Amino acid sequence: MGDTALRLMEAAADAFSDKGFHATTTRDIASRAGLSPAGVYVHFASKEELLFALSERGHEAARDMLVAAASTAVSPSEGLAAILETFSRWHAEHYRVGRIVQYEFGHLTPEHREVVLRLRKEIDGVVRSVLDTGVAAGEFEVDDVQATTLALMSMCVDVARWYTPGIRRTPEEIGASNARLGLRLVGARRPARG
Amino acid sequence: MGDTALRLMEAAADAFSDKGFHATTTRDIASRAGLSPAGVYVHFASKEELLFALSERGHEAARDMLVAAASTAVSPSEGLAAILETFSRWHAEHYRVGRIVQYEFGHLTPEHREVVLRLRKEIDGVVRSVLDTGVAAGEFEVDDVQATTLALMSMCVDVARWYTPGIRRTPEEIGASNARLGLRLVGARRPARG
DNA sequence: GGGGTTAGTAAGCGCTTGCTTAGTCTCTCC
DNA sequence: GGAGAGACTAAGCAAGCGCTTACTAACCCC
Repeated sequence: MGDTALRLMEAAADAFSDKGFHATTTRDIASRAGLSPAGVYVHFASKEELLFALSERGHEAARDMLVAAASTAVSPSEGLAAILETFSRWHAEHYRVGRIVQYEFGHLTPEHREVVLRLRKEIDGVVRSVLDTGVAAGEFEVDDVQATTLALMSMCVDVARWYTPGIRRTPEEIGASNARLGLRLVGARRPARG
Repeated sequence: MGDTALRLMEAAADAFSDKGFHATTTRDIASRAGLSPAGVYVHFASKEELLFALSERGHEAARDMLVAAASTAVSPSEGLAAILETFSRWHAEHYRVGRIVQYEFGHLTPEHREVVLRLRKEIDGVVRSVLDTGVAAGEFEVDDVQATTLALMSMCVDVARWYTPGIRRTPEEIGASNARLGLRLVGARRPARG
């Protein structure tokens, strides 16, 4: 991935999160990246390919962070706290990509949508398996693992919707707060650390 | 509001939630409502006015339901449960309008955005005041009321993002489940009913 | 029964859109 | 030193866009 292609992706991320995929023109993306309108097509076959590149890389980055967070924990409580903290903070820090990923999903081609859905299932699986482990260990008290997973993910993902830089809480504080709230939600018996 | 105008709003709700505001053409809305392309402009001055009508009415309906739910409860726990149940169920039942309201907000004119923001503050206020009351009564244990309000609302609002008819749980079940999870989140000391 | 309002249409205007084409410039490799 | 490849642009095409115009048909009230 060359330098200009990355610049185009940054420009597209700004524009898409600002006005949405469809309201963004290829001319706008090009000029934000300092290129002529035709310059986009040297690096991407279409506007949708640009959206897909953003969406795929965004999901991969989020997944990799979650896997790393989960793997360093020594207990389910610690693992869940790390996951919620990481995922919430990521959605605050990368709220622009987060919005694109969530709100513009429907503008991907069916083939690209499937690729993204596979990544989403991986992310979902990371959260769910920590819950399963915690329930099996008697550390969590959860009636419906699927419903609880969804509620926890909602808390994290929705951060991208309302977060704006300069808000009262920093991304770190949001992460810490959501981790604490999430542990309560699953009825964690022990604190995550200590 | 005449019959044809309501049909146009239904058509626009379908189209906007399907493809997004900008990707929807006025010709599409018109033909879904059984009108010629120009027929839209007899009832609405612009495509954006149609979006605003949908957005305003959606917010008002949600607010009225929440106020009604909160007012019938005799304790903060019961009130919070009713609010979470109602709000979650509404976002499942009206997931199309819910998505439009959340995702297409940025396509409103600045004036219309302000009207909608006022409605959102009212909705936020309903939830927050139940939390405040519950904390003051010693029934809830909440560190940061604003952060907790946001997390609870995320749980409810995000339902519109992932809900599809025919999913495992019905809107009623989603409402009941989210109410239960929400009570845990605020550390409710007593059950909501009984 | 005729003036005025309301709901609707056929046709199309002016503009913007995503993307293509044909060509220039620069760098590399032998 | 020239052939070839890659990055980029100026110009523009075909299609589609939101919305307007000029008009007709139906209805209401006095």
